[in-house]
Amino acid sequence: MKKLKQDLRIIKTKDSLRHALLALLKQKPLETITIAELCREATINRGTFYLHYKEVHEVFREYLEVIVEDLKQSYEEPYYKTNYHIQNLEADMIKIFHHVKKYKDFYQIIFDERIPMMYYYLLFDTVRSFMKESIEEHFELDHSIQLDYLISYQTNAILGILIEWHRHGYETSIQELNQHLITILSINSPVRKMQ
Amino acid sequence: MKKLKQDLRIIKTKDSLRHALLALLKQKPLETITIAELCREATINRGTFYLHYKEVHEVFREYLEVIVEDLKQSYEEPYYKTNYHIQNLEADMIKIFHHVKKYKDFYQIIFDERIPMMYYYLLFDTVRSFMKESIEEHFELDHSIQLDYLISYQTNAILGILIEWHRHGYETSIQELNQHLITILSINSPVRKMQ
DNA sequence: ATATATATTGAACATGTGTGCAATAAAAAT
DNA sequence: ATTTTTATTGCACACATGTTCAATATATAT
Repeated sequence: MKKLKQDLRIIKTKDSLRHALLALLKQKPLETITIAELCREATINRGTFYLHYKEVHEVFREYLEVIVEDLKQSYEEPYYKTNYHIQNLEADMIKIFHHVKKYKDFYQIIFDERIPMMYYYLLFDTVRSFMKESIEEHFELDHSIQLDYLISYQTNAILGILIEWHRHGYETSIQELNQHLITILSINSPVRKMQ
Repeated sequence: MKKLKQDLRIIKTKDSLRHALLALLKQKPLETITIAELCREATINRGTFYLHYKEVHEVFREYLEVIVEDLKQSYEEPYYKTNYHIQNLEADMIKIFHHVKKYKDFYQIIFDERIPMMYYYLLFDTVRSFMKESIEEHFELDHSIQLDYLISYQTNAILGILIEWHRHGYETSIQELNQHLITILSINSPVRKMQ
């Protein structure tokens, strides 16, 4: 009676749309791709599109969620933790840099000024969850609104580096980026206030 | 021979469109307002719209630029500068909080997830120019890519507070926000590294 | 005041959007 | 293998988009 897994037809439809989108993205920017165009490319009836999505962005978003999953998983690997918080933070951030570099083509789209904030927030929330863990490990603060603001401050600071990286056309190397980060962290040194 | 000022007809058209947009924004979200709808409200021919703009966002953006001008001007007033950089930074940030609070209705739109990044970047670039001045005053660094990253890091950190404020429905008072900021700045204390 | 320049209008056209519905195809359940 | 369920299709409709064009209205320049 109950369906155990998703209908094969739905999976096939979504796969077609995702492949069509990736094909079109090699030719033109995301914002110029219409639903009608995407459906023609995917050989899918336009009405079928509306059964699963409301706009082209949702197809892209679904793919982006897979990509962000890759970032999440890299955080679940155990890694060497030193006594110095700053070194953990550094290691964490370098992971993010590598991730963004790996999927550069996507992040170029995400940071495009025509694109809706939703993707930025998706990245923000993902990084924020890591930052939350990292900060809560090292601070003996109760959950408080105060802490929410601190976490969002630190998270968006890191995304600020990514925005700058984007504006430099991703030409800054990860080593160099890492050097900048060390300098910034040593200026705004949180180490000295650790528990 | 040369036109000294803009044609009155153009000014009238743009005024009508701006007023129509503000009227419609009281009824429905920006993303749902179509060009046709806006032109009907403004009693402007749709073709005329395309002579000046390409999308509804450009009308909103033009108005937002006026609002951001208000923020810029507040930075040109002379204000009390102490020897402590942290206090200058605080004063600067409180100005931003007041500005955002004053134009809350607009910033609610700007931080909406459906809205394109362009407005976020407009705010980012404005705050960044103040941050650049503030940081360059206190650091003896040459212009360098390193500095670009530092400035974007600090700027976006502040915008992180605004994002968190937005998510709390702008219910946190400015005093409270200021308290959070002091705490954050004292944790990430840049004071001790000042020139 | 008149001539000149140009902004605005209205109409038309192909295409895109969002929705609804009956017919059909294809998967899941028995 | 047959029945049942449901995803997909094709078509239709009203409205939105982006562009072009000649006719008109209204600033600007003299």
